Amino acid sequence: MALKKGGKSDILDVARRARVSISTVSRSFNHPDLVNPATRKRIEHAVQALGYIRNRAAQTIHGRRSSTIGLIVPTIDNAIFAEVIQSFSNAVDQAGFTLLIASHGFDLDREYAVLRKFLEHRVDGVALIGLDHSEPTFQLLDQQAVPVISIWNYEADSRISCVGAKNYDAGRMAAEHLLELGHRRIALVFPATIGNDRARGRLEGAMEVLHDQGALPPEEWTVQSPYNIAEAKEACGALFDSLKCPSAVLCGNDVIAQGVIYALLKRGLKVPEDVSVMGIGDFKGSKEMEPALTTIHFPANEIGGLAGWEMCQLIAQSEHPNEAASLIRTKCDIRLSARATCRAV
Amino acid sequence: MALKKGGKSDILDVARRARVSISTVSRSFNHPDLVNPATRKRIEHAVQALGYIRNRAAQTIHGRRSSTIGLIVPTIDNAIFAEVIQSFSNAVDQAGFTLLIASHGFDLDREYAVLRKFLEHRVDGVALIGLDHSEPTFQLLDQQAVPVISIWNYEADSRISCVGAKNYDAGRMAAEHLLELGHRRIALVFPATIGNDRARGRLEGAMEVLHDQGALPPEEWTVQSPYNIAEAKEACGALFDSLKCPSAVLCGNDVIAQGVIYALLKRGLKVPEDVSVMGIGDFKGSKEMEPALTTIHFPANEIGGLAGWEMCQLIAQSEHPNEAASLIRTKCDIRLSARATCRAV
DNA sequence: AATAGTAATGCAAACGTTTTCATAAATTAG
DNA sequence: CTAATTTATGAAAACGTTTGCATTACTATT
Repeated sequence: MALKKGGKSDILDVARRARVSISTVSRSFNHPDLVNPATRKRIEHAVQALGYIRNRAAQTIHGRRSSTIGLIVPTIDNAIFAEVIQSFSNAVDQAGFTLLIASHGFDLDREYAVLRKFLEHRVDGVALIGLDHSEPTFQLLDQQAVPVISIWNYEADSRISCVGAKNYDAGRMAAEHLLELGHRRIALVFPATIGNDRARGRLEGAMEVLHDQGALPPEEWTVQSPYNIAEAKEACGALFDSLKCPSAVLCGNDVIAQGVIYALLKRGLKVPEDVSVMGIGDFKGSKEMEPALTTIHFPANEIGGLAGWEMCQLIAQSEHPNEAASLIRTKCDIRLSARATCRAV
Repeated sequence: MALKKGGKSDILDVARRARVSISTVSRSFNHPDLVNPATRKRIEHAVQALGYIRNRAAQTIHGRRSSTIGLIVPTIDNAIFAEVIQSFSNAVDQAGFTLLIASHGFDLDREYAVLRKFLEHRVDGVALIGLDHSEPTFQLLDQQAVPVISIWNYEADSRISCVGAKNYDAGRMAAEHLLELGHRRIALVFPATIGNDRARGRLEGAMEVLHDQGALPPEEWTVQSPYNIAEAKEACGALFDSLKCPSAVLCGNDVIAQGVIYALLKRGLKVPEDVSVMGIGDFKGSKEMEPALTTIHFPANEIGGLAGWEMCQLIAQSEHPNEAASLIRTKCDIRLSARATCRAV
């Protein structure tokens, strides 16, 4: 075989075998129209025979783009992020980019470290979840002038481009729905809100409505739980063991809602007859639950896909440094999906 | 500020500012012990002031490793892969690697294309799901001599290193459990098996047991459904509408089981009183379901973490090309988790 | 037939690092 | 006090590409 051991052939090997200069080989990859079809064929042959694979690192060095995009998420192993990662990945894949991914476990210092690592790899752009980031993160982004987009949250005055929805509104909508159904004894199950503006926004929205309507829950009715069925199921147990049980539970997201429902089922309580449960997010599968989960619909796939697309726009736009780089902000609509887990009282 | 616009400073800028040569700067990063502490401090200062970030691409070019690992999965947006991706990511992160990720949507030709792309980026290693890959994929892997590991499936005679479990055994265990409980009218809901050796192994194992015990289901009791609650719920509907309804359903994985359970609930049938449902996989949350899902436990986190760790081993080992690169094969144990969705009849 | 234009190719510099080798200065040993 | 060693640094050659410029050989226009 003509293959070098280790398959490490470079552009020079190809050039030699095709009896042309390396310039011509390079051109035949990057500007095929500039090289004679016959020559091109010879080169292709040589590439085949040698098992040659271009070295992106060398291109990157030369000043070309790296064709990579970095995505930093709190966690991959979570229904909601999995969906958004998938659609983001699809979008940037289609544009020829390769995705670098890392999770920080809701730790903003680790987020900063990951960002640095990505920048060392010279990613062409960076996508983050939410708008809550450490000051060093923002500064680094700014100073390196790397195209960046925030996914999941929309703020009209965000420091960076964003595509997402107003979590505050989601919280309001959820609370309002429960109130409209006549509930007054409403419990809240939410994750920790530090470094998590999605959860914070939702909680604030809900609290505000509840406060305005004089239905603010007592301390023991606001319980904290991570985005995780097992812990949610465990955490909210006490809620239903006391005599005075809430008539409805508003959950930080659908995963928590699922946990709460299981906790109720376990105690022999029926949803929605005994207790109504409201989620936020409308994850894959929430619609199919029996009874189907009442929740606030977030178009996760749309958000992820849009984010990917706009990331590519931002990168393309950053090619022309003359034009002032403008922020892109896209607000996605959310809506109430009133289904079967909440009933009027 | 001393920052160049665009934050694009290179090692030469740092060297100038610290009044040393670039060699010294480079050394102070890679072999700090070789440079005078005072000088090192000066360099660090310069780095700070300039906002300098090392260029990995340049290192890679030089022949160093890229410190990246490529992970190729069928889909990210799936409970089971999300879990394994997370633990794999954690493991390689810890070793200082950056993760490139891509999904191929169960299309082995796309898998090949993604692999090529990763190789262009000169990943130090590649991880794939399962052992079912196209011939070109295997050849490319072989020819490029890139460290590779397969996740999720174990075969004693696999072509590449692997860490996972025997899906065939899982299928057998599941079928045997159902048979032991006295079920004879067993339906099967599985995904398409082409290019998916995990599903194929499970199905074969189950079928074999069923065949041996003379409990092979009729054609209409083996339904096909992707790994997806909505479609599973939809797909198995007909199963329960006819008069002669199966007494148990064996599902290709827990997500499908969830869909099947919802389909039953929707029809007013109770699990496990009317129909028993068996999953495979034991995903996060399966234990918390009400009733808790009977399933075959796969240690997803262990598999992912182990795979990440062994990937790093393989990479380290590939540094010494003298020693013949040996395959690593690790078999993880699976076990029956008999819970509440299956009852004896 | 002379000129201008076009198509195809090669040469060599550049990209940002790492590392080998050489050198200078400082330290230790004899 | 000289020789040998160690410590700290720099010069320059790689690494594998891309691309501006130069060159050659055609083709089309006058």
